[in-house]
Amino acid sequence: MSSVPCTSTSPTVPISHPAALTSHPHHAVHQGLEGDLLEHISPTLSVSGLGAPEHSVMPAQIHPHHLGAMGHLHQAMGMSHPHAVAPHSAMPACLSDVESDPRELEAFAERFKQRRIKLGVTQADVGAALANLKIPGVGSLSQSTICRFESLTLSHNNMIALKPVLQAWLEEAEAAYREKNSKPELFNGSERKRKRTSIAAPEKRSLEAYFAIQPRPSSEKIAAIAEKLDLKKNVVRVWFCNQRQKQKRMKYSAVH
DNA sequence: ATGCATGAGAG
DNA sequence: TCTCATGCATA
Repeated sequence: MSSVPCTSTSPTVPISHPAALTSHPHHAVHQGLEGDLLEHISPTLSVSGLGAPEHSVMPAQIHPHHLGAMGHLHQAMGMSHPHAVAPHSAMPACLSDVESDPRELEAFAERFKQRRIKLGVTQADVGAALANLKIPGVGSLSQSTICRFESLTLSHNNMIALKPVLQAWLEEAEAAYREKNSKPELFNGSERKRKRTSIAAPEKRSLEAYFAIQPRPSSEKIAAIAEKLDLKKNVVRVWFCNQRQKQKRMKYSAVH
């Protein structure tokens, strides 16, 4: 287990806590179209809630995961602060440390993409190349993640954690580019055929409607919804999880 | 680029 | 069980 290298700046991650603020106006439930779309699942329809910001910060966790071909383990990488957190005079807010300034991230993400393309490297290539950096605790990442980083569709914390790593790769790549080096080693010989269930449009619309009313349905409600829509309960449960996660993504989340 | 899924960690 | 970070599969 890691010995937590960096100074104990642990407790709270810079997360700016977007909070929920999703004020749900009394949406006009469309209950005249499909006939039996919604039936107000909850007996106590407390839509006006919002009084429970159930967050409590989470230490950016970059954990190991199942790997396919390129073996390597990620490891808790604590927060690597390659930069000196300069106090600075301006800038109100700020609770204490780390300038998790979304501007900076947006700028970096864009520069990153631009330069990556300039180097003629694909998102997938970057992900795989990260393993070659041999940065303790950092392995490879998928094309998906690189893509999401560039498009800022990751959580703020995730962005913060990945930035230093991608920045390191960029520097290496450009250095190698200068000396006409590099020879991306690609290969993959693993087959895994996970199947992705596709939720049909009508069902998806219903799910969204339910989500608007109750983003966190109980297990019972999930079961009810699942049956009503003819979907496996787990599929519905995961769908709700993913929806919640999407709401928390950076990019028009809260602070702008 | 994005939808659905997995698994670790926290509670 | 949920959240989070991530990824395979796919549109």
